Amino acid sequence: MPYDPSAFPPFAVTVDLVVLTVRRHALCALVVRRGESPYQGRWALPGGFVRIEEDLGAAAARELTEETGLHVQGPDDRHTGAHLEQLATYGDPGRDPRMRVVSVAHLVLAPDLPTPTAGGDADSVRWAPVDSLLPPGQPCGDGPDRSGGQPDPLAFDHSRILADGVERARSKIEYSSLATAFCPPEFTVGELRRVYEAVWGVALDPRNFHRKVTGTPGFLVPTGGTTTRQGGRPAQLFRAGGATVLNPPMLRPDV
Amino acid sequence: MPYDPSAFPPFAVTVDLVVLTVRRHALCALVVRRGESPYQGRWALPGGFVRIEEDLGAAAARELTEETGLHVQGPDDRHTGAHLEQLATYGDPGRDPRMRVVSVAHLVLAPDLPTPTAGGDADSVRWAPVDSLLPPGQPCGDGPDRSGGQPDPLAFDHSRILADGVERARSKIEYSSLATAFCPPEFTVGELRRVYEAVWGVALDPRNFHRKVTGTPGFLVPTGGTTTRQGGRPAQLFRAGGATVLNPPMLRPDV
DNA sequence: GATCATAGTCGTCTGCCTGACGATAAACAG
DNA sequence: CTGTTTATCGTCAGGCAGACGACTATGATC
Repeated sequence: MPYDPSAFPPFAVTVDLVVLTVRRHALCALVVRRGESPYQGRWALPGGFVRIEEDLGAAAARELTEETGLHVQGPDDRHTGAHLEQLATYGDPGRDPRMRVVSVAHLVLAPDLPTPTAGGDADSVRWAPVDSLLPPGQPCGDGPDRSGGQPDPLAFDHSRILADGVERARSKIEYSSLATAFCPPEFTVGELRRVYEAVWGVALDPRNFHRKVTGTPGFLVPTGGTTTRQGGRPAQLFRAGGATVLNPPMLRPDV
Repeated sequence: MPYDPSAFPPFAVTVDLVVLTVRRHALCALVVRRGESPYQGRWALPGGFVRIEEDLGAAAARELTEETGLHVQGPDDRHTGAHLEQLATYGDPGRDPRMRVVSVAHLVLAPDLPTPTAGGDADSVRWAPVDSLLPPGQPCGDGPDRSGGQPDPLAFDHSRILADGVERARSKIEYSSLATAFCPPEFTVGELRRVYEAVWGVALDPRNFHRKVTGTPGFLVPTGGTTTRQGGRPAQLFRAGGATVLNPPMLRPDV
C-alpha cells in the first residue's frame, strides 16, 4: 500500500494511567469520577489527550502530576517519586462511543500517599482497592470474553486496562526489584514483605522472605537506622539497592 | 483539563511489525526496503496505517499477511500460523519527519519459511540476521542514549523497536512455551534447542535441555513419529502441548 | 561391512535454593 | 512481669540445574 501522509485516517491519542499503591494491606488503584458523558458519574482511570508536540511518556507524567500531584522518578534520583512505564495500547474501534480513540496505557507504582487531592477537584478522585474494581480471580488478560457477572464498575474498557496493569505489576515484582517503588525511601523488610503480600494477595513466610531479600546482592542496602513504626522488635531500615532484576526471582506461591 | 472531543490533536496511527524467525542457526528479522522518501532505499520494519474501523491487532495481522503471506495463529488452531502480540507503542514527536505518527509495534514469531515473497514486490523484502541489524551486545531497551557507533541501518526508530522486540522474545521464551512458535508443527527436541540457542546466542547442554523440556508437563506431546532430518540417531517428533507458561522457567545462562 | 561422525536419550552426582518450621531477640501493652 | 508482636537467625529435607559419563541409532566413508 502506498504511504500517503496526506490521506491518513485521523485518530485521537490519549494516555490512560493505572496508578497503583498499597494502602492498609490492600492493592489500590487511583480512579477519578467522570463529570461528562459518556459514562457520566462513573469511575474511570485518570488520563487525557496527548499534546501534539509531546512524547507519550511525557504526556503520562504530566497527567499524573496534574491529577495526583505525584512526580515521576527520574533515571538518577532514587525514590523521590513514582515508577512509570508503558503498559499497552488499546485501540478497539468503538471503545469510545464518540470517536476513534487510541489510548496508550501507562503503569505507575507509587508509595502510599496522604491523599490524592486532585487538581482542584476534591472527592472526584480516590484510591479504590482493586478487589472492589475487578471481579476477583479473573485473569482477564487476553481472554476472548470476560463479560457475564456484575456490571463493569469502570468506564470504557478501563476494567480491562486495570486488570492488565495489575497483572503486569504482579508478575514484574517477581523478577525485578520494583516492589520497592511501593515503599517510602526507607523501609523495613517487613514493610516490603507486606507489599508483596498485598500485591499478590497471599501470605509469605517472614523468615524465608527475609533470607531471600537480604541475601540477594544489590537488592537492599541498609541505612543503619532502625524503626519500630510497625510495632514489635526494632527493624533495620533499608533503601533500594542498585539491582533492578532479581535473579533468581522471588517465587510467587502456587500460580 | 476538559475533555473536548471536537478539539483533539490529529495523529496518524500505524502498526509496525517485528517479525522474527530462526534460519540457519541465526535469529532473523523481516525487513523491507523503503521505496519513498524519507529514508528512501533504507531497510525498515514492515508496517502501515491502521484503518479507521480496524482494531490494532487486526491491522497488524493484515499487514503481516499483505507483506509476507504469513497468517496469524488463531486462538484454537495450533501451529498453523505465527504468534502475534503487541509489543509497545512509539510516539516520539519527530520520529517521522513528515507528521506526528504514533506507531503500535507488534511482535510476530514465525517458523522458518521458504521465502517471504512480498506482496508482488520481490527483492524489496528479506530476512536479515538481527546481529547484522543491531549493534551486538547493546541492550538498547530503555537506556538514555545509544547513539555513537556506526550509522543506524534501519529507518526511523526501527532499530530501537527491533531491539525491544528481540529482547521481548529473548525473555519470553524463558518462562513461556513460545519458542515452539519458531518451530514447524512437528519438531524434535534438538530443533527446539537450536531455537533457544539461536535466540539467546548461547550453547545449551543437549542432555539437560532434553531433561528439562520433556520433564515439564504439557510443554511437549509426542506424536509417535521420528525423523532423521537433522542427521544422527532418529529423534522423536513432538507437537506443542497445551501449556503456555513454563514453571519453573528455562534458565538462560549467565545474563 | 567395519569404522567414524553425528545426534539423541538416559543416568548420576553435587551444589544451590526454597519451603517448612524451631528458636531467640527486642520492643510495647497490660 | 507477662503476654503479644515483630524481627532475625538457624536447621533440615526436597527439588532442580549444571556438569558430565555412557549408550543408542542413524548416515557417511573407506
